[in-house]
Amino acid sequence: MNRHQKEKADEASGQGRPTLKTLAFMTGLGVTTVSRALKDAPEIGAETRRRVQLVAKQIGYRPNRAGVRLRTGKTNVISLVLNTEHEIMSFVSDIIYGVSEVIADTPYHLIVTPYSRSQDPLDPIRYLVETGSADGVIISRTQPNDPRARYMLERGIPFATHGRTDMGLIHPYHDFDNYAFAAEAVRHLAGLGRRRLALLAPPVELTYHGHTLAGFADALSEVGASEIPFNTVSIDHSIEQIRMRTAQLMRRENRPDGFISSAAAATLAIVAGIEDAGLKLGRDVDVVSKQSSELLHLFRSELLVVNENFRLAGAELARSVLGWIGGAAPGTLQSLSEPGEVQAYRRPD
Amino acid sequence: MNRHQKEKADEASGQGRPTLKTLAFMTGLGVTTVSRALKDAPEIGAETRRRVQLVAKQIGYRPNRAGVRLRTGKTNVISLVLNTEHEIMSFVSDIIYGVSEVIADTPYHLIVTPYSRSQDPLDPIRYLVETGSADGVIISRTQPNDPRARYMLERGIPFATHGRTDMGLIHPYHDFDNYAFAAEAVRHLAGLGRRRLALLAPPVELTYHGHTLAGFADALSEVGASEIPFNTVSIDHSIEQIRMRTAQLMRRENRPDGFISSAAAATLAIVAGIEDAGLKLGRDVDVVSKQSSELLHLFRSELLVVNENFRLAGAELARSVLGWIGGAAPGTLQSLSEPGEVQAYRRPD
DNA sequence: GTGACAATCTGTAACGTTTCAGTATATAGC
DNA sequence: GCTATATACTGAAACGTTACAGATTGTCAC
Repeated sequence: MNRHQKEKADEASGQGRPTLKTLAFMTGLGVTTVSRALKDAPEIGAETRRRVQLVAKQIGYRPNRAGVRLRTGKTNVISLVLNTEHEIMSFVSDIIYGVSEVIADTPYHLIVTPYSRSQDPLDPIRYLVETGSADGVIISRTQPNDPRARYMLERGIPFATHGRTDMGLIHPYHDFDNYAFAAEAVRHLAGLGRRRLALLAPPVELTYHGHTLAGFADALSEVGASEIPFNTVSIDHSIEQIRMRTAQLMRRENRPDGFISSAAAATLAIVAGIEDAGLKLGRDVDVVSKQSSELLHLFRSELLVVNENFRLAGAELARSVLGWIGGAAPGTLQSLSEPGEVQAYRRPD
Repeated sequence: MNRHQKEKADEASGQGRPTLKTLAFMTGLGVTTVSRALKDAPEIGAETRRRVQLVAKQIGYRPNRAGVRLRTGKTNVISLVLNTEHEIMSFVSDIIYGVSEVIADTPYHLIVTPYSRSQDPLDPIRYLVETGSADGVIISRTQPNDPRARYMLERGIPFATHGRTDMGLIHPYHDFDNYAFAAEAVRHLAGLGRRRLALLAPPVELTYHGHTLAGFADALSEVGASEIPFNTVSIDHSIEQIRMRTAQLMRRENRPDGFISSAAAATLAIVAGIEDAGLKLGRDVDVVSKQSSELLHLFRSELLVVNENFRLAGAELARSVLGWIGGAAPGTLQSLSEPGEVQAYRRPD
């Protein structure tokens, strides 16, 4: 053993975390060979490859993320960009779990990048892209003309949007079919004899506001029902605001006999408003609401619900981003989730 | 300009992301000087320091995380370790926002590390520590004798727990005073004339199960009320299970006239169970519940609530971990959040 | 004028990885 | 027995940062 090799041995036998150098010393190979053997490069002999991989597994070698990232630029990070004011609560936890599920057996980590009201929504995206902090990005609260999607497309960074855009640009997305939801809800209410329907919609700036309104309008004319305008509030407004506006609306002459609500928390407010006005759910008015956890039926058994699965959305979004990173065509990474039927409460046996 | 400098210039003027080399070229200084100037090292002249910092700000220099991490081992990452089955939904979103709030103007990123039922809770912690993936860790679902806390203490990695341990070891934590919560709830119910109280507790393995039980028991004997055992379910059980057990309990001869619930979602199930048994909230039985968002009063106005602020918890936990990383004594980074009063519903004007 | 010393700045090496440009050995063609 | 070629492996360099050990000034005492 010459002096050079002795030095290597001294260093590599240190009991810190194993590195390629450690493996190289243990196998008697060069670091380059070890590196290539671990990623199944063809120019490494089959036996050597097996041997290296065996030793690596035995001593629990894990590539140093900083080393890889510095050398290759690959971060092995997916960033989930969230609005700290307006995201739906169950959305956050479910989508995180959905994403986690998918990236669990990949080298990816999930980082959460928040932004608040005061900031330009583009800020966190710019930060991520400029600092190269993530290989892929997931955004929500998607707008028809979304500067974030445009920006990331320009920079060529893989992303997926929760909700669609409408800019004539192709990118991965996952969306719930809110057109179908609103249309189904209208039909269901019409089937119950309701003819004057109010819609508590998503905020105007989001794409699915348009989808929801379109489904609502189309089905209204299909069944011959009419709309009672209720557009002074959206599901982004506070519980108190929605409650107050609902109560006001329900005290009018021409009050609705049916409500459609795009979010569960808002539905609580609508019901409170209805009851503030002295009216009764199921008798004076029916309410169809989206929900992401099965709690609304406990709240008022008269409520009619349609489930939206955010965990599934998270998983789909993660798959889309990983797919794009992996080289798949963005156009093939789009999915739409169809709503189930409108569900009335069924008493447990 | 000699050949050496020319090469440097060529490289540094490339329009990629600015590095120390870029700054060194622009200021005419060495990379070492620039590096030290940026961190206000005393051996750099005051004017040079200002000059470097000005240029850095102008061109938007941001240190490369991989470079720093590789060289120093510092990741600038805080990891939030979450159970994907049993975490309370609002807990996840609020705690994330609380943490985000605190780390917003630091170089820290937040990564979410999930684990599921099938895994040993120690697994994700071991992964984080062995791979050196985070400078600090936040865990929840803390147990009296918590192997995760013990493990991290042994390895010397800064962490904070949501909830306390009881191992005679000192570490940062943030906790809600569940002893006080349960005791206050009992007193309030006693004040309403309720004398046979049932408690829906946290799962036995968690530390705050003990705190809650102790507060419950102490206040029971203080006010001379008695316990109706209800320990076949915990707040970790499914909505259906809790509902069924509650209904069973309420159909017994010696049924409770008061409930205390440690979680809002479970309270929905309790109320459903009460009503399944044909009884009425506020008349036959009163329920005091913790909640983390102000929704229970919309659900049933007769409910009595105590608020627990998870966003605050997230912020406190983040402050604790950062404090420990920053060298503060772990014993000084512990905090307990006192519950507010039990609140009855007040009709909005 | 010399030496000592502080003040300010600099080059080199290293963290762990991958890529580039090889080198050494064996096999085959003729 | 010679070159050509494929196979299996290797060292050096680089990614951006910081720590270490100098190097270059200027100032001051004597």
